[in-house]
Order: sequence, then structure tokens, then C-alpha cells
Amino acid sequence: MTITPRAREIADAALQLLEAEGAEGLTMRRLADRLGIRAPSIYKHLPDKEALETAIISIGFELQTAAFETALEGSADPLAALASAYREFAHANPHLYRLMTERELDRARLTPGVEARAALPVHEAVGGDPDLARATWAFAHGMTILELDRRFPPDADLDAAWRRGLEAIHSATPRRRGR
Amino acid sequence: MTITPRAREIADAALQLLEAEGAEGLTMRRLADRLGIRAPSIYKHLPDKEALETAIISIGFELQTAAFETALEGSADPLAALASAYREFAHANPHLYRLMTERELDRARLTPGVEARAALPVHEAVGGDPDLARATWAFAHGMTILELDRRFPPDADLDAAWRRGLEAIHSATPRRRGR
DNA sequence: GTCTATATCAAGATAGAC
DNA sequence: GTCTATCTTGATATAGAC
Repeated sequence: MTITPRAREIADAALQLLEAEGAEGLTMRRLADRLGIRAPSIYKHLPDKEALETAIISIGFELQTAAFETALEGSADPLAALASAYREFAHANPHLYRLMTERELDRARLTPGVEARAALPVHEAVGGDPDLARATWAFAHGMTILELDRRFPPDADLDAAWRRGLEAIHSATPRRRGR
Repeated sequence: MTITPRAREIADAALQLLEAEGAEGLTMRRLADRLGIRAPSIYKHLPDKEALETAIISIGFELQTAAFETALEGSADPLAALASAYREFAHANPHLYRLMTERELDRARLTPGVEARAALPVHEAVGGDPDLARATWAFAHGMTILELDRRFPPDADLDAAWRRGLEAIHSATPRRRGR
């Protein structure tokens, strides 16, 4: 779904609200407060709350794509660079990260192409093997969300766990000529 | 937290309700209906809804532990056996699996030891390396929850992605004498 | 594009009697 | 251990005027 400029402003404000107050803090009333309008006015720009959330998620994919691009600039180890960028993105925007990952995606309502654009660099970094790319995403998402939810023991060395997993993936990655 | 027999009956019914109707279906009123009592009566046995949820999660860990034990009996490849059992457990009890993983755990309210007992076989299967065990759990959880939430493309070969990831982990697992 | 007023609903939880 | 009655809260969303 493409979106009017005003709807985009509203979604930007919603993202700020989401990160400031968490998922339960994201209500139409509070969002309206933040915008200086009344809640029913929002419905003139976005049909319902789901559309609002999907608009936020589209912004999230754009931010993630940008983070990946920055991370890859002049990096000698693309996989490690993307993994760090992924982890840092989630820690910088934990509520957004949860919103983006903890549910089924209503892809028909996303800005077209945003999801695939965000995923592309990972596919390239593992040499184009789609199965390995999915396994890599699963590992990264698992580490990230379990860390955000504090599911590892408090004394766990998560840097070491990330390293151990990336090593394993690296050793399973097909080599290109010249590497 | 340990629990009275009646509270355990209530938690068992709550688990059935959860799997039948999903997380939003799990309300004190509907649970009471299923038990043939009124909602306020539940509060004589469990202090609040969080205690109910934590009791369900404790049961979940017990079920998972049992599933792991069955899977390991006479298996030549413990890691593969545990991975299959993990995946099957989640698919057989998807709402329970989400409840168990998609939030911070209130460990003080769990039945003591249940979480560690469920995790132990995985630690053993990767040769006792705690970092590799965490990476393995992250991979398995990531695959599982992304699959439950239909986040992979519909044509993705998820068996192949599981295999690819487990291969990578296996090649990173320290060998024991005689293997 | 924004407003006021309101419909609609359903949740968790408590008091106090039996 | 269960009941009835009720409090309290707060959410999404619509109608219709300006």
C-alpha cells in the first residue's frame, strides 16, 4: 500500500510513540495526543489500526535496509557486518523490531518491495544459497529476540554465542572464486 | 511456585482453552465456562492471570522435557532428534509455544527447575559448549517461530533450511572420544 | 481535515454472602 | 470453594457537524 503524505507523518509519529511507550502504549488516543489532534481524525487518513501498524512496519524495513547499506560500506566480512547491524538495529528500536517480527505480516498492505529489499543483502552474503540464507536469518532473529526478551541466563556471553553461530554459518557458506 | 491440585486442574483446562482458541481466547470468563464455574472463583486458586499463564508455561516445559526424552531413546543423532522434537512440539502446540517464548519469563513463579530440565539435553547434544548451545537454541527458535508466523516465502523448503543449519552446527560441535 | 459525542465491547479484578 | 453483583478501565471505531 502506498500512502498519503499526511498518513506518513502520522506513521512517523506512531513509530516514535511505539518506541517511547511500547506496544500497549500505541493507542489511537495517545497517538492523537502526540499529533495535537483528536483520535477520530486519524481515521480520515488510515482506515484502521492495522493499517497504521503496517505503515510503521514498512518504515522499519526502510530503516533496516539503510542500516545494512551503511554496514556493508567497506566491510571485509559482509556476514559479520550484517549480523552486527541487525543486532544493533533491534537494540536501538526494540519495540519496532518486535512489531516487525512477532506476528504474521499483512504483505498486501506493506509498501511494495520493502521486505525483499531488506532481505537481499543477507542472501548475497551467504553466497546466494536460499536455504542457508533462511537458516542465517533464523539464527539472527532467534539470538536477537531471545536477547531482547532476556531469555538467556544473565551471565551468558552473548557475543560469544553470536560468534559461534556465525562461524558455523561461515564454514557452511559456499566459497566464491578468489576467496 | 508450587501449586495446589485444584490450581493444576485449572491450568490444565487453561492450556486446552489456549490451544483451542489462541491467546486472546484465554480469558478468565471463558476459562470459568470451560470449568463449569464463575470467573471470580478462579481467583481463590490463582492470584491473577499472570500466575495462570506461568502455571501453563511450567506445564509446557514439562511436556517439552518429556518430548525430548522420547526423541532421544535409541537415536543415533541426538542433535537431529532434538531438533525434530522441538519443531514438532511447537507445531503440535503453537499457542503454548508462543506463550512460552514470546515474552520475558517470570522465573520466580515457574515450577522450580522446569526450565533447566528442558534445556539440559540440548546442552549435552552440542558437547557441553554453552555458547554453541545458545546459538543452537536461537537457530531452532528462529526457524520455529518464523515458520509458525509464516514469515518464510510460501515456496521455501524449510526442511532444507533446517538441515543446512544443523549441518553447520554439527560441523562446529566439539568431537567426543570415539566419535 | 478536524471536531464532539457516542456506540460498543470486553477485559481483569474485588467485596462480601453462602 | 463457589456464588452474585459490581467496579474500573480503556480500547477501536462510527455518525454527522463544521
